[in-house]
Amino acid sequence: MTTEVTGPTPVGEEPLRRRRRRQTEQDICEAALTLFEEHGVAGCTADDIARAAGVSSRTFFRYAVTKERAALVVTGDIEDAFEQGVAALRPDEPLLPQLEALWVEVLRRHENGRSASGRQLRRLYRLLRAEPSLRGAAVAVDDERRAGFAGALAELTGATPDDPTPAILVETTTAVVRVAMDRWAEQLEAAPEGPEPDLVDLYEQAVAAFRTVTAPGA
Amino acid sequence: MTTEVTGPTPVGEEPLRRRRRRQTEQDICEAALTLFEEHGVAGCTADDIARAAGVSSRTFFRYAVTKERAALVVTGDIEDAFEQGVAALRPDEPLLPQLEALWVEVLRRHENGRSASGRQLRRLYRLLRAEPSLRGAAVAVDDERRAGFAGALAELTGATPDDPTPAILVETTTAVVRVAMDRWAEQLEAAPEGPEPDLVDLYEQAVAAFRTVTAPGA
DNA sequence: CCCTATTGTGGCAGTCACTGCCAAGAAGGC
DNA sequence: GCCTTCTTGGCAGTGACTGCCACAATAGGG
Repeated sequence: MTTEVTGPTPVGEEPLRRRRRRQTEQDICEAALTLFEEHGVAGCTADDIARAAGVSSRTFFRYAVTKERAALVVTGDIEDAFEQGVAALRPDEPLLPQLEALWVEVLRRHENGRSASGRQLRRLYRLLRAEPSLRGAAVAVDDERRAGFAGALAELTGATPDDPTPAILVETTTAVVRVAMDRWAEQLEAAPEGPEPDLVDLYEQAVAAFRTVTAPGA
Repeated sequence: MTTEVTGPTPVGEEPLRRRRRRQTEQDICEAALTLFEEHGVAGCTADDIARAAGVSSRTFFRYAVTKERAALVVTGDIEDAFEQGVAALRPDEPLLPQLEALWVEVLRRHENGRSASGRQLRRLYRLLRAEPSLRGAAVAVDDERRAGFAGALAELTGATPDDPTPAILVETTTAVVRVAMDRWAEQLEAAPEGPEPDLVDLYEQAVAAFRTVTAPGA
């Protein structure tokens, strides 16, 4: 687990600095989520968030490309996980089911309300419903990532550059995920105390609807 | 103030004012596209665009919610057309093919290189490839519109509010469109003088790929 | 332990996107 | 003509974000 001490790699990042970096990133994200919840995105300044996170305003903007993006760290983690999974797909078996299974795995890993990332994910998606500027930022980073996924998938399958298939696979599977997450957020808000809606369930319902809609018959 | 003195319709827009409004909207959009092409989004200020469009900076921001959005008028037209089409769907026949046909119609209407909107669409999509901030804005407004489409579709079909089907239909069909438009932009850039890539063709190829990928067998 | 290259940080000044407010002109209804 | 309703421009202000620079903390040697 630890002791990667003797790296044959020339390497870039070192343990201590890296750890601190992750820590302040988390601090900033937490502060952003909290202040956004309390005062709304427009109701607090980047300075406020920086102060709450214990860093200078200048440093804040080194971590967060944008005030809004400060709260989007979690989605980055999820997309990292997905990207890693994409690299491990078997290119000569049907890809759609593999991608769907991958999403189930990724979502399951992050939905857990007891994990730190799971809780952040809830808070974020609750916020996304009320804050168009946040939603806009989320949608924009998501779009950037998808381009990368499609590229990776194209390389993996050896598709010619003008074959739309990899992009179609990425776009449609993530579209289904998006529907599931939206419904999840909706239900989180509708019944904050009620029975916890299950992200993976919702995703599987969305996949079912997708299958129905694309079934040859109707 | 007076109490509803006027007739049955409080009414909103009148011919002359409306026309002028459309005109300045177009002027601003044109100016934005031109300056973005010449200097890049970061290379020109909102003031520059306003001046080029012949309006004050203050007025510019009355039309363009955001500097970036000034260039996105065309996509708004397309989405208006789609939304209108959605209202005219037959809810008791399979919706996916209807939506696909609707997109063909909408795209055909706007791809024409000789129409003003067609030319603007080209310029915009060329820009989107090089300007992440523009792309981000485009993706964000697109997302807002999709929520409306899904709502309209849900109402049309009488789906229960927790049925993911309308959202799935909207998200997947627009995902396919997005792939087609991306390829279109890519080809526009790759061969600016070559044979004009046909948006409708590309869309139909994307639909074909979608069908293949979702076919029950593989 | 020290020396040095690298990296992370805060402060400062500046640009610019965007907003609220107000007064003035144009357009529509009478 | 009068009065109401947009629509606009100017002005002042807030705040997001950036480049620059000096300084502190680590990494990685000797």
